Amino acid sequence: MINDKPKVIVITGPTASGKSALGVDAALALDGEIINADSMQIYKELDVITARPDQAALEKVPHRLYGSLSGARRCSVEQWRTLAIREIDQVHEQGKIPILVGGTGMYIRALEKGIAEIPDIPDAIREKGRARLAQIGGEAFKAELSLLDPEIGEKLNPGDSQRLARAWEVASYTGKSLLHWQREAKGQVPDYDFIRFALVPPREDLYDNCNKRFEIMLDLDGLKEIEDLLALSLDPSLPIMKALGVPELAEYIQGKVSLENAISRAQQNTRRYAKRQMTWIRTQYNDAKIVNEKYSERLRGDFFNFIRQSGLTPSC
RNA sequence: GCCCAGAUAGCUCAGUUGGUAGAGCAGCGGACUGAAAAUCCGCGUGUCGGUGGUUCAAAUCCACCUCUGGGCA
Repeated sequence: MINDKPKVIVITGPTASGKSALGVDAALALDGEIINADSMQIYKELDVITARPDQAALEKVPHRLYGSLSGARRCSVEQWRTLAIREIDQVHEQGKIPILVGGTGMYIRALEKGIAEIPDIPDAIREKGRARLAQIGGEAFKAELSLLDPEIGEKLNPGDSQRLARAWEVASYTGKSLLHWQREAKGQVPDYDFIRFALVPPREDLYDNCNKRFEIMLDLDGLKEIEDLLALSLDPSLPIMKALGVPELAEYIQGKVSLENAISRAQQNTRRYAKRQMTWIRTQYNDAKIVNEKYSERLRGDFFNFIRQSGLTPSC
């Protein structure tokens, strides 16, 4: 059967799994361009600490949506999705193949399956909800939310501040439950043929890599990057301020903890993040081709075999 | 060589007068719809150093052995 929808390759995997390198291989062999699907690599202020592709990679193939937004404002799934679709279409127009590379599961899911069309919530409402939550605590806030939206109030855990705040702002601004919106509309699902590949190395290799990579980041002036970021005095609740390594190294720079302590906690948080990503891939993204290997010649072979089965012809 | 203290989960340790063991950290599993590198939920994973002995019953008492600290020579 011939599928003539425009193809989009998705390469995902936990952090430090080698997806960026595989992305470059794929782009070279398929005449493709790489589009970022990572919620932190999109911010311009962080480069080495988010392990953005290095100069050598950027010279080999075009990379899009890396470092293209200011960390002074929050990106959102919908914002990324809009940008990503625009980039994908541009790459297709050039007759090339877009290759999404990134580990942010929610972004990938939103792109592939669409996202509910919920009206934008004014900042004033959002801040009001968050302030209220901080003031009265999760348990009481959940009770108040349940008055507005009994259905979702039931489902959420009192500790889950992020979802409680989101549910509250949607219910209070739109007068309808977040669940209503999610059921109602899927949003426009772009008409692409997604070719999904997930790279999930053996855990020991992966954790090793996470640990080593963090030390390399520091050698590459990662600390300087955090110092420059801190000098901007951004709101600590911004996403960029929560990137792995930022809170830990900030504490070191402020003299609160030793460098050794900051490093080991950053490494640990990186491992935990990788584990959450693996759970997501295993349970939420299992219609992808999942390969349990570390980045190597053999893995590349597996990848290109899979690509051929999907109807593409790599030049290698 | 002698004396003392220890040996219990991956690590650091707790374990009452004998009733086959529990904390923290690490780790593992799961959830995931606009801040997602976020935010949550769940789970002890163990030849109690070894071998004998006492006892209905030993991580716990006794003996010997092994190893690790510290002290004396």
